Amino acid sequence: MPKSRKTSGLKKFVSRPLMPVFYFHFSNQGFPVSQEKEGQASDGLWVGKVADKVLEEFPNQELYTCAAGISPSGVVHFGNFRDIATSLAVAQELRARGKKARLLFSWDNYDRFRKVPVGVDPSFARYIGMPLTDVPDPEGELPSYARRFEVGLEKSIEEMGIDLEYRYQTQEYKSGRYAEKIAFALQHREQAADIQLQFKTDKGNQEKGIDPEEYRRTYFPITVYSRFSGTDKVQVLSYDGGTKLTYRCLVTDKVEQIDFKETPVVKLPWKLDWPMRWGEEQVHFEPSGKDHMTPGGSYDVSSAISREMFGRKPPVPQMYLFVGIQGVKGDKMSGSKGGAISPATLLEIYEPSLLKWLYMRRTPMQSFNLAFDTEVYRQYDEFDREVVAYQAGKASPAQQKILEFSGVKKGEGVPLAFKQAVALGQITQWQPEKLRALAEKSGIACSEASIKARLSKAQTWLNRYNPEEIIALRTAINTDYAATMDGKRRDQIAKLRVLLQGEVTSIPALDEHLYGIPKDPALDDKATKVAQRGFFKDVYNLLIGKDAGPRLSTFLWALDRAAVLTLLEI
RNA sequence: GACCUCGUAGCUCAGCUGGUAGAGCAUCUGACUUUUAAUCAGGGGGUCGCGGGUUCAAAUCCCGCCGAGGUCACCA
Repeated sequence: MPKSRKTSGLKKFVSRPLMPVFYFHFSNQGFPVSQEKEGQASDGLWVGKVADKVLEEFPNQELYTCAAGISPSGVVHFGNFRDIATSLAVAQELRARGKKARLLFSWDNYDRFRKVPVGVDPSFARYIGMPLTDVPDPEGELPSYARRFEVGLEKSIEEMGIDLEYRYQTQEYKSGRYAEKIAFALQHREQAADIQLQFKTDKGNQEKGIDPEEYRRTYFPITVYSRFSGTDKVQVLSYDGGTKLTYRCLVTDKVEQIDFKETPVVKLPWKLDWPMRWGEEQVHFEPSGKDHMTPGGSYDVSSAISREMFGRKPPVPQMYLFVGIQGVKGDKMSGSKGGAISPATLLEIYEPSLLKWLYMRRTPMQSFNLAFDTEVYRQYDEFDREVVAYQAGKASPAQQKILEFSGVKKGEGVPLAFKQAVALGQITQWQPEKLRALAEKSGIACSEASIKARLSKAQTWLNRYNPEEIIALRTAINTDYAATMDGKRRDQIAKLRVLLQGEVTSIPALDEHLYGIPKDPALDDKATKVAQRGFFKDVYNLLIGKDAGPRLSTFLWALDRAAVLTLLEI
């Protein structure tokens, strides 16, 4: 998998003769490394290999930092969440190996507001160029635009029980924490320019009209937010070699000198900001989307800057592909587009552990689809099968690991199948107690917790995204269908009415009677089956206008008896 | 222009450093005195995108091509 990753120089650090020492050291601490290694190989999970790599690049750290970060420029969508999920898996793996690991999450909210997303008042265009934390909340409630979108994700993260250590970049920058690093970058601005030039193509330079000499002379590796306009539309005029610089605000044409140690309106651009923070936070692992990981992209540039300027090895990277979505019309993935699907939206349909499981079970290099259509049945079913195997102690090591990373615990019992939650939820008016009673009556074994958890998700799934799947009792007798029925079949319906008018003691008893109605001594087994099938089809058509439906005994037992009897009056 | 991922059963995908093609769902058959959006057992189904190469041996490694999706070369 880590095929053609650029490892220029990196390999040299991890000299082979060190390996035995490495092993010895660990076994001294009571970690049977060699055995554990074999174990990892057998479970074959991507996360084990990544952790191997992290431990190889950064052996013997007190604390391992797995990072993730998102710029709150709009709704944080389900694609962004892969950043967190991937880092989470690696942190968990490191912990499983007895290491201390933290999951650091940076809100890049000191980034500039770049464009107004669909769904936000177009007049917000006047804030373009300002830091996201200085743009007001479109809904006028929260302190800032950034906060609006941070809150949504943070709530979902909490719901999923993920323990993140948050960093808010505006706060960090304003605290002056980075002032020295900014000065350092400015002092080495030619070097920063050179490194970036290495990654630019001649053709690109020609097209953009970049002259390397000119670029090197005028490049300042900073963004300044003008104190006059609040935006980054600024030209840096001079730098004193310390912490003072002079800039011209291009909006107001005013010029001033500031000491950015006292007036923190200066930010490093992404390709310096990123490696600077790797050092500041001692990051050992950070995944990123392919936009960063493409050769010559920001990871390459940032790595070079990290090594050559800041003198630190870059963290182990892991590229991930984007997540797809199906079953929802006009799919809009990008956070800067309207109608973006956030983890919060997903959590209305997926339970937290299932969602985490979907993100972590496959290698990040593989794209997968989230679904709002009947595909979720399959996902829930597959998940449940593994959970059941896990509860029984029969899950494979790989399955077990991912389930545990996802937060599944032993002794939670068998979950209610999502399909059943949808079917039975409808006939119990989505009431957990009613469903539990129904499940008990008809012999469905499932945990009470799962009923509670899944019923509301099933309801949302059905009503909001799959209304065509709704089973609704007809409001009037299906005379059209009844007209197609012969006397014998009508007779069966009449028998059913009699049955339902009497006392129904239990679902299995009702079941037996139902199968008994179409039985005829003159028919052999095969023919009986056909007759029974036909009978059920008739009942479904009369009640809900479809050829099939929920298991009939359960269905009839739960439905409003009077309404059913009316519909069967043909 | 460069690069990345993917292409294996009808569908969703496993197949890690090469050793006789796998799972789930779907389908079919059968069983439980019935199977309907709930059970169990069994069966069928693949020239592993195409063409070369390396090898005793290739889904797996190498080269080329085709197809699908995506990223960078502005900014983050």
